[in-house]
Amino acid sequence: MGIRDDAAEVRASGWRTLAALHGLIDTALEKALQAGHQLSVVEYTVLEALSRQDGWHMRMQQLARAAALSSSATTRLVTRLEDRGLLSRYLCADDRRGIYTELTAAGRALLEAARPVHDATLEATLAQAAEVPELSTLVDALTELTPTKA
Amino acid sequence: MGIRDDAAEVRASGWRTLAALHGLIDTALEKALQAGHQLSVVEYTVLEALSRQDGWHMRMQQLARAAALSSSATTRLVTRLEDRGLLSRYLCADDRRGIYTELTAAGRALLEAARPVHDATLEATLAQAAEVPELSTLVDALTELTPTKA
DNA sequence: CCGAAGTAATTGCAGAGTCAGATAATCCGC
DNA sequence: GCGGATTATCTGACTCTGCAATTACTTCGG
Repeated sequence: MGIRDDAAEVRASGWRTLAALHGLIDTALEKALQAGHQLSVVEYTVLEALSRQDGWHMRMQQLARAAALSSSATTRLVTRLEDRGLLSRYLCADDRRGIYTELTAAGRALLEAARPVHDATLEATLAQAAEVPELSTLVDALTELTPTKA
Repeated sequence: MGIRDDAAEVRASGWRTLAALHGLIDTALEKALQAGHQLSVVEYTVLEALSRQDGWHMRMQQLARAAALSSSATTRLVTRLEDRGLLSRYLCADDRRGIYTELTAAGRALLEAARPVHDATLEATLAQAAEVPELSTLVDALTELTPTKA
C-alpha cells in the first residue's frame, strides 16, 4: 500500500488530468459536430486527415493510425462515410491488396462547413478548461506546443 | 478555406497531440490491465477512485463523473464489478434515492495487485512517448504538473 | 514457376457505451 | 400534507468497437 513511490503518484495524477481534459474536449466536440453536421469526432478526424493529404489518397492502415482505431473499426467507419457519399474507395494498381480512400467534393464541402464549428468548440472548451484549477496548467502547456505535422 | 487563423491551427494541432498521447496510454493500459487482471481502464479507474475515498462510499453520480461516463454506463459498470464481488451497493439512509458503493476486501486486494501493473505500464508508455518527437513536449509538460486531487 | 510466409482489408460475434424513457424518492409552494 | 418539479438510478433499443477468423494478394526461397 504505502510502497508506492512519489514519481508513480505524480505520473498517475498527470494521467488523470490528461484523461479529464481529453474527455472534456472530446465530449464537447462530439456534441457540437453531431448537432451541427451529424459527424462524430472520429469521422471528422478522418475527413480532416484525408484533407491534409490534399488530393492524395490514404490507405486504410494509415487512416486507422490517424484515427487511433483498429483496422476493423476503420473498415466500418469508411463504409459509413462512403455510404454518405463523403469519400470513395478505389483499389490501388501497384498493390492490389491495398485500398485507397479519397474525399469526394461533398466530403470536402462538409469538412469545410464543419471546421469552423470544430475550431470554435475547441477554443471555447479550452477556455473553459483553463478556468478549472486542476486543468489550467495542462491547457497552458498544450497551447504552447510547437505545431507539428502529427 | 484559407480563412482559418493560425491560433485555430495551433489549437487543433495541440488537440491532435493530446488525443494521440491519450490513445497511446489508454491502449497500453487497457492491454496490460486486461491481460494481468481482467480489468478495463474504466474499471480500474473506478476502483481507484473508490479507494481514494478510503473506507468511504461514493454515489453513482460521483462515480460517473470520476470515470467520465454517463450514468447508465455507470450503472452497468458497477453491476459488472458487483457481480465479480469487487464492490457492494447499499442504499443510503438519509436519501433513499441514492445508492452508495463501497470496495469489498476482494476489490481492495485486486486493486493493490493491479496498481503496480498500472503504474509500470504508465511509466513505460510515457518513456516510449517521450521518444516520439511530436509527443515529447507534451510528455514533459505532463510530468511537471503540480499534483492535484483531481 | 511453385508453395509457404507475410500483409491488407473485411466480416461474425460479443462487449460496452449513449440516449431516451421508466420508476422511485425528495423538495417545495400553497 | 398534497401535487408538481427535480433528482437518482435503472432498463431497453441501438451503435460502435475490438478480437479472431477469413479471403485475397504479394514476396521470396528453392
